[in-house]
Amino acid sequence: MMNTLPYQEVWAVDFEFRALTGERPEPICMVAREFQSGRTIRLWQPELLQLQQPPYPVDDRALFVAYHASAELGCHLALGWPMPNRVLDLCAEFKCLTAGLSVPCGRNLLGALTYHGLNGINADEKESMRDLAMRGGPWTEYERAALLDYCESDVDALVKLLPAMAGKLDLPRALLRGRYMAAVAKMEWTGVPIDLDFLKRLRAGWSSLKEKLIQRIDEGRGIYEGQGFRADRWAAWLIERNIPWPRLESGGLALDDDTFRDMAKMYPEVAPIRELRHALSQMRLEELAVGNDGRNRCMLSPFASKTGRNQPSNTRYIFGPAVWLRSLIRPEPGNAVAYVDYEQQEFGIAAALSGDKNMMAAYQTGDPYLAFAVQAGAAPSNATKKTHGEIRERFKTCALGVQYSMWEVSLAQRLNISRADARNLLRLHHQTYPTFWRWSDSAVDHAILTGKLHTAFGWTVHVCAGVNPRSLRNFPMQANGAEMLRLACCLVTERGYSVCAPVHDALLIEGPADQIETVVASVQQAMQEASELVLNGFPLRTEAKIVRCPDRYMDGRGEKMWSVVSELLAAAEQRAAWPAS
DNA sequence: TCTATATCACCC
DNA sequence: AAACGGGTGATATAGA
Repeated sequence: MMNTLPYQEVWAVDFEFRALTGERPEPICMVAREFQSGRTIRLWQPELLQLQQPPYPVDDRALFVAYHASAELGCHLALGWPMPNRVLDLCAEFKCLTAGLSVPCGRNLLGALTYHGLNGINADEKESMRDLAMRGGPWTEYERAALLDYCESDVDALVKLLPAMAGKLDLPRALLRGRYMAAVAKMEWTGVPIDLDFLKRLRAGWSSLKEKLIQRIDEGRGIYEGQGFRADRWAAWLIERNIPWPRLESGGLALDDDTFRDMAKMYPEVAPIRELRHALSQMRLEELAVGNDGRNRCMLSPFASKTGRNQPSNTRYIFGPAVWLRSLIRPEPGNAVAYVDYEQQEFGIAAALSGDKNMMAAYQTGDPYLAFAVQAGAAPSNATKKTHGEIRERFKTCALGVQYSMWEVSLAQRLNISRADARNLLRLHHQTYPTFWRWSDSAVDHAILTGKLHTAFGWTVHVCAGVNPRSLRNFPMQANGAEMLRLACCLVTERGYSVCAPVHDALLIEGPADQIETVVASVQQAMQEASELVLNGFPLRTEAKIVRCPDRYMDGRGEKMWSVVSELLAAAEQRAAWPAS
C-alpha cells in the first residue's frame, strides 16, 4: 500500500508536550519522519517555537500520520501552524477496526502494536517519559536527549504500524476521520467559558453547604454519618416506623430514586430524605478541568465508544455532571454562546435511513410524537401538544422506547399504564412504521450474518458471540448520529466558527454577542448539511438557545437546584463573613 | 487494607 | 433467556 498511496510525501509525526489540567498544550519537542525517504526531523522547544510553518508539507500532496492526532494537531495550534489537509489517525483507525471487540492490550499505541504482533518500548519507560514531560522544564541535556529519543521511538512505532494496518484501511473514510481529529484539536483548544469565580466559591463552600443541608433535614432521624447516607441506619429508621421497604435480589435495600419516589407517595416522611439524597448526589467539582483563563478543556476522547461517539471524562467535562452545574457556563464579556442541537435526531435518522415514508412525514411535521399518535389514529389531525398532551406523552415514550428496543413491561411501567395498553402502543408503532421495522430487523440480521454493522461513512461495530441484539438494533441510529455530529464539527470549525464543545447531538458554539444570530444561522446551516450528507439528502432540524454575557447558561431541568445552591452558598458566605449575627 | 463487583446517579 | 441503547464515575459491600 505504501507505494500506492497517492501522496508525494507521507509524514509520521509525534510531539511531546505538557498538558496541565484545563490548559492548552505546550509543545516540548517533535520528531517527524518521511516514510519513503526516511528523512527525519528532530526539533527541541526553542527551534520548534521559531518555526512559522511545520517543517513538513501540509497541502494535498502530503499525508500526515499520527496516533491520536488531536494531540499533534493541538501542538500545531499552539505553534500557530496550519492544520494538515490530509490526516491519517492510526488510533481512530484501530478503534474503527476493533469497535465491539475486546483487544488484549487496550487501544493506545502500544496496544495497537501488540495487536499487530509488533513491539514498542515498554510501558514503564513510556510512563516515566510522560512524567518527565509533565514535570516541565528546564530539562538537563540528558533529559532532553531522552525525551527526543522517546519521541522518536513513537515515530518508529508509527512507521512500523502503518504498513501493518495499511491493507485494512479504507483510505477515503480514514481521511474523513482524520479530518475530524483536526476539529477535535480545535474544540479542545477552544474550550467552554466558565464562571471561574462562582466555581471557586462553590468548591470552597460545597462541603459546608452539604453539611447544612444534612443538618437541616436529617435532624432527629440520624440517617447520615458525616456526609454519608448509611443504609443500616436507614433500615433501622424504617423498622422504627414500620415502613416496609423493597429489597434487591441480593437482599439489600433498594435505594434507587425510583423506589424512593414510589415509597414517598405512600409514606410522606420519606420525601425529605429523597430530596436530600438527590441534592447531595455525587459531584466532584475538584476534577472539573478549568484552566486559568476560565475555560473548561479536556480530552474529548473521540471514537472511544463502540458507536464511535466521543467519551470525555464525566468529571472533567462540564457536560458530564448533573445538568444544573451547566449554569457555570457563562460567556465572556462581549461574547455569547449558543447550544445548538438536533431535534429528535435518532427518530429522524431512523426515518431517513429506513426510508419509511410515514416516519419521514412524521418527522417533517415538526412534532414527530404527536404525528405518530395522529397516524396511528389515536388523535385527530388537528390535535396539538396542548389538546392531546397525555396521548402525545405516551406515543413519545413509545417512539423513544422503540429506539432502545424497550419491551412492553418496561413501557407499561414507565408510562404507568397496563401491560395490554403498552403492548397496543408497540403494536401501533409496528403498524404505522412497517418499513422502519423491516429495515431495523434487517440491520440485526446483517450484523449477525456478517459479524459487522456500518454507518454511512464506514464506522464499524464488530459482533461478538453473546452480543445484545438491542444494542445492534440501536447502532444505526446512535452511530450515524455520531457520524453526523462529527461532520458538523468539521464543517463548522473549517468555516472559522468557534465550537466550544460537542455533546452527542448538539454543539456549544461561541461568537461575538452582536453577531451571534448570524453565527448561529451558519452553524445551523452546517448542521443541516451534515444531516443531509449522512441521510441521503434528508434534512434534520436544529434548535438553538443563545446566551449573552452576563447571563449564564441554564438548563430548565437544573434551574431549581441551581437557585437552591446559589442561595445556600450566599447564605453560608454571609455567616462566614459575619459570624456574630 | 486493598481490590473486585454491584448498585446507583448522571449524561445523550 | 431476557426484555432500555451508548457511556463515566462514585460508593458501598464482599472477599482475599
